[in-house]
Amino acid sequence: MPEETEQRYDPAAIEPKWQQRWAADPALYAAEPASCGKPKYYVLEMLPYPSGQLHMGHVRNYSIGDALARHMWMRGYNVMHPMGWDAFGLPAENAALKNHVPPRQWTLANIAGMKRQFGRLGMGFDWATELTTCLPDYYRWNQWFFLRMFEKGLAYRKKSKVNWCPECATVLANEQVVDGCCWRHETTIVEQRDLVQWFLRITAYAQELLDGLDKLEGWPEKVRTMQRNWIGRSQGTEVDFFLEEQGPGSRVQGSGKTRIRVFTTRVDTIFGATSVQLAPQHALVAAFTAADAALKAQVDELIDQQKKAREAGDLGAIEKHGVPTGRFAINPYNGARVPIWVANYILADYGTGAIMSVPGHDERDFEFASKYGLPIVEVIRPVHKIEAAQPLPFLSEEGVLVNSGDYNGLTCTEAQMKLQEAATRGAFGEPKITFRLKDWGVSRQRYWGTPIPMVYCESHCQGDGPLPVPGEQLPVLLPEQIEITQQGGSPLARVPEFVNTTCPKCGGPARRETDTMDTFVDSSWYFYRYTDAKNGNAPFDSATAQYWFPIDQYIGGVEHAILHLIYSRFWTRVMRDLGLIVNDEPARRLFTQGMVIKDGHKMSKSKGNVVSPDDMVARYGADAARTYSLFAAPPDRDLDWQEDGVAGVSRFLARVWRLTTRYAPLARAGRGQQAEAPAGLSLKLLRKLHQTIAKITLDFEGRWHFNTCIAAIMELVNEIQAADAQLAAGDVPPPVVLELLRSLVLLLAPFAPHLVAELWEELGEESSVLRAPWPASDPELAKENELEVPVQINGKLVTVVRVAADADAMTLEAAALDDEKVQSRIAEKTVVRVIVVPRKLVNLVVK
RNA sequence: GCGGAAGUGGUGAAAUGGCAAACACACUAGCCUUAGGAGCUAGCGCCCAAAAAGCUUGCGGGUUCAAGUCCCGCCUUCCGCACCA
Repeated sequence: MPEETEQRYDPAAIEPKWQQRWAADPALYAAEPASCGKPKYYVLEMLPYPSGQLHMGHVRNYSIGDALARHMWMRGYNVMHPMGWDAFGLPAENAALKNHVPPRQWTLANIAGMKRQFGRLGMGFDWATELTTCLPDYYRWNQWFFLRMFEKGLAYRKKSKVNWCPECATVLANEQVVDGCCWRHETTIVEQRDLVQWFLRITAYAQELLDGLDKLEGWPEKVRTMQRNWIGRSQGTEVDFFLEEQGPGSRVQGSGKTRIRVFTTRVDTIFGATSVQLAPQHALVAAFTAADAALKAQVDELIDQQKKAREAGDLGAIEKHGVPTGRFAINPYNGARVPIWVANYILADYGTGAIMSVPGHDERDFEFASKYGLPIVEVIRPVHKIEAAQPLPFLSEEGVLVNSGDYNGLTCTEAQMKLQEAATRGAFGEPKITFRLKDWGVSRQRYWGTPIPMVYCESHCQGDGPLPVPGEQLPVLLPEQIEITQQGGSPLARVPEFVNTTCPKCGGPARRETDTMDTFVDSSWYFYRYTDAKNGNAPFDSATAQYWFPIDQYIGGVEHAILHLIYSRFWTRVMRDLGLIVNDEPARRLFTQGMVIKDGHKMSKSKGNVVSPDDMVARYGADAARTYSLFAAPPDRDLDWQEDGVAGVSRFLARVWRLTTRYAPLARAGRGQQAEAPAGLSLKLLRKLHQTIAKITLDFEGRWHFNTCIAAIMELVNEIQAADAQLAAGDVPPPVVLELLRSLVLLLAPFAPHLVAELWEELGEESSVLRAPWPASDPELAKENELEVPVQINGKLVTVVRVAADADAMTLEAAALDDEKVQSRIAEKTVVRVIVVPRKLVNLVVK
């Protein structure tokens, strides 16, 4: 019944008004101290990199988290919902290079802009604990942690092959190399270089990080699997082959002084080894080639092939080449003499860099042996085909040994154990577990990062290696005035005031470490800092962290499934072993939201399909943009951004606004009035309401299908709309109208906070909607008294019958058999069986 | 090759083993109007002129009274890992 005076829903007026009010009330989104007595709930979305612009992926991520936080506030929890900035990193330097703006200035300006955007979206963050990783009061604790790790031997230096991106002019972690290219420059091939680097000993926690995954039931299976693969545990045996002495008469088992240690997961096949294969970079190969120029040339070629394949990222596709060294190795189990080859598909940095080649029972070895005419020996047969030879290679571990001396007839598993025992006894091998996970290289030859707090004495203590900066000298400040150039190497090395210092031990001249830390360091522990963000004496207070941790719900993109999340799990364990915290894992539950897609592609500048959150807010309002981002798909799936859909949600919100403002006076009149037992239309509306409350409450408890939650609210609103005329005529008593509208607003509160605040006030409420209890569903009111129950004949739908909701099986069966359509279909047939599921269905099996 | 996820109308999607397509978009028709990116009503999977009937959840089998859902085999797409010994 549109009145002539009726106005229109105007988010552009409503939203800024409430944003101002919220900004003026710092307690609104603030966490309370542990003493508040409420159960705690820590909901965290991954902190953004301050690129300058929020994108739709952010809107989605933070809409999910904000909805959850608001819901938990209304459920009476003490909610922590913080926000910060992952503010170190390369883009700031690139911007400096391009626009001649200092990285700090560029970064802080971006933060200010994005913070404004967050405000315009109405996100409920507690800005009092905001942290910015590029500021000294944060990064000093990176340095502090680094020193603790150095003390414990968890931070160390080693020369190593590193990935070098010519575009970034810096070293990349293995994790930052994607298909042989830089993760930021997807077409730039990464080169290999030798540099002395700082490493964090994450491998010391490899087994624990792996075992911990089994207990992380609140994490997506996909993420757990990806981490398992990344850690890459492999259980096997190391065995020493003996290098045959040069010269005649020296083929004596065990006589060798030189041992070639190989790693194998299939020691049971060792009697089938017909060669030993070394990585081209294996130390022994260098010894062989030293005196053999021809061999050296061949090996260099193999090295080159491997390097090229590695750079191209398709090591898996390398064509197998090998060269014989002319040397022989002795199998310690049977004294067999096998040739030693060098092959381009053997990697120096996995296992021992050497393998035994068993062409009978390994596909790669088979391919290699076939190509070079090496013997292929069968040593395993399937149990049930013990008599007959198999086509080789036979790969299964379900078999028994043949041609294996004393071990013949054993199953593979038995043989593995016995062979391991023999190796240990004979001191030529042992059981061994290998991991694919490598130590974390944290050195970066960049400016915009945390300075590594180490110095190198150039006088008396020169021989002592790197020396830690004393704790009281922290932070080692990043110099502000610096020219960013594209030259390689560390920019800090060109700042004498930074580099030149005094030795903490002898007071003589010394040089500072000029590398900075990987930005993944910043994000490995930031969520602890939120609990005590202003602490100047420690990274955080342990008791406070113990109250808040683990994080109850962590939310972010699946692109962080490996790097950020495995480093965070590592850092948490280090902090635990330092006695700072008691939890093993940072987050109890992890949620990975899907990507935002448009026109079939991820939004990106290069595809030209970017939708700006600012535009959406300007056109439809923040509530519509946020609600759409939750309505268009379940949050874990990819979301297809369709602007018509945003417009649709906006119309829905307008409808809510119209209905609520239209009947708010009526509702307010119902305040304090005694409600009669509802009947007729009132009962119908209240029933729908309580069904909706039940559905949404349940979804917030784990399933998180906010799309169907919002759809359920739409159904409720449609039903109220359908009663418009009766409402206008006063057919529904004011207390019922009050309950309907009040609950409707509460249900919508996690999704459309501005509209809800406006309507909440319209309904005469004075405190924040966040302090109002979440509505409870009354099961009596939610109950239907009549149901339509489908009737099937032989599993095919024939009709529906209308019965009382509590009709028992007999009543339901009778009603079904009584139906005309059913009657005509079962005439002249025999009902063999009747399946009755009360409330659900009747199925007649007839012949 | 290994591992994970997905495949349903014109579109986004919904469905504790129990009426497939809720909710929304788009579209069609009607109404209304202070003409707005408005509002209200109705229709809208396929087949058919229409109704009735029939058909329909990537393909092929199976379990079950009953399968989009469970099991087996395949196809396709996306994601992660990969000569890892």
